Amino acid sequence: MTERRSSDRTRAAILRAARERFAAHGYERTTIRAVAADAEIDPSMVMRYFGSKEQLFDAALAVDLRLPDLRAVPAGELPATLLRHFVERWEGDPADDTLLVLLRSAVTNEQAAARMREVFATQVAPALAAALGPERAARTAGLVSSQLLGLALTRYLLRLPAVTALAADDLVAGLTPALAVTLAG
Amino acid sequence: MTERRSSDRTRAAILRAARERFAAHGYERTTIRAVAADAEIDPSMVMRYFGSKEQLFDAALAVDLRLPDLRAVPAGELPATLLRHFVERWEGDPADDTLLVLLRSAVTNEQAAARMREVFATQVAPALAAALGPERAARTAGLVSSQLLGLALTRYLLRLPAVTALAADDLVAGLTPALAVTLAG
DNA sequence: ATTGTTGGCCAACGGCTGTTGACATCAGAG
DNA sequence: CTCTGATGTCAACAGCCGTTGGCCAACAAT
Repeated sequence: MTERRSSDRTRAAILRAARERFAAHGYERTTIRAVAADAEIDPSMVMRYFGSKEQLFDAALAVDLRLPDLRAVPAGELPATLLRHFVERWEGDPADDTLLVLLRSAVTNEQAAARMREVFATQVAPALAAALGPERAARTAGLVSSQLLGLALTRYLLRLPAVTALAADDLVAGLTPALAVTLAG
Repeated sequence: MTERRSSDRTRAAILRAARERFAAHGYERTTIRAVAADAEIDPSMVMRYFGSKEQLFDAALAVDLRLPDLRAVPAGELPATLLRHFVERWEGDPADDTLLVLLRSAVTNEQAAARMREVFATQVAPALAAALGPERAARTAGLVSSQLLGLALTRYLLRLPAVTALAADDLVAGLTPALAVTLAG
């Protein structure tokens, strides 16, 4: 079953190169030619493996937030836990830039924006509903996402000095009270 | 001195059309040809008036947040005042899309990102420093911007249903406590 | 030995882009 | 009337883009 060695390897190489480019420059500015060059193959190979630039993009948009089961954490620990997980997810593995791909692209690309809403609906909203109960979660999830995505925007995309200047721990500590108030309703 | 009538009018028409396009589609996806068509002139006129696409973009990025003098508002009213001004500035005049241009472009365009940092440094940071004092403002300004830009991101760019579903008043009320805690330090 | 499949390269097409320069029009100054 | 400068049009250039189709080498199966 694992006979097709070369095929899998180049497919993975293309996807890795594509993620890097999409993460760094967004959808429009990454070219098939550049991705192919990074992966050290011919541009037409990208077409063969993924069909089109759009489908390659779609493959690069696969995101798993890896949210823990929030019912397991005590209510008082919820805000800090969320923030720590969020920052860890963004800064933990510098080679993993799937989150960057999604957020950067979603701002100018409707396809990515739709995927973002989907991630919210299938991962964020359910996780919060499990912790807060469905009625409060519906209203709170939006406010929480707003605060967390604001952090990602200013720190990892815009790189506002006032936000990048803070150490990760300091940032978590600084935002925890605000998130706590929001979660408390 | 105000002899050059036609020139001023078409220059303004170009800028208005450019702002609409940049706001809706970002830098890369707006073409000089489309802007010219909207302004009902020849593409080469855009070049004559603004020199290049980049310079046209630069002109479209001019932003004034119109922040009020925050020393005039009582400390308890500060968070709600900031939020109301922010939402009003974004939703008040639907024809004014300069904020949308700046934020949408800043995510994929370094030129716009630099402008965003400049707006932060010259408008946001000083206004908060006036209200909070310079020592607390330095640390707080980043956290506040993170929360406010998170709102703009989720509501006006990504259009997350959970955020767009809320009425403006409801949104302000929902986020005021969080902002208050952050501002209190 | 022949056939078919797989993984790959190469060259090209058609389309769109920013940008340029030559030409047209026309009002006002000499 | 003539000249000049501003305002605008037209057509084209050169470059990059996504995408396509044909060709090639290696290798497994017949």
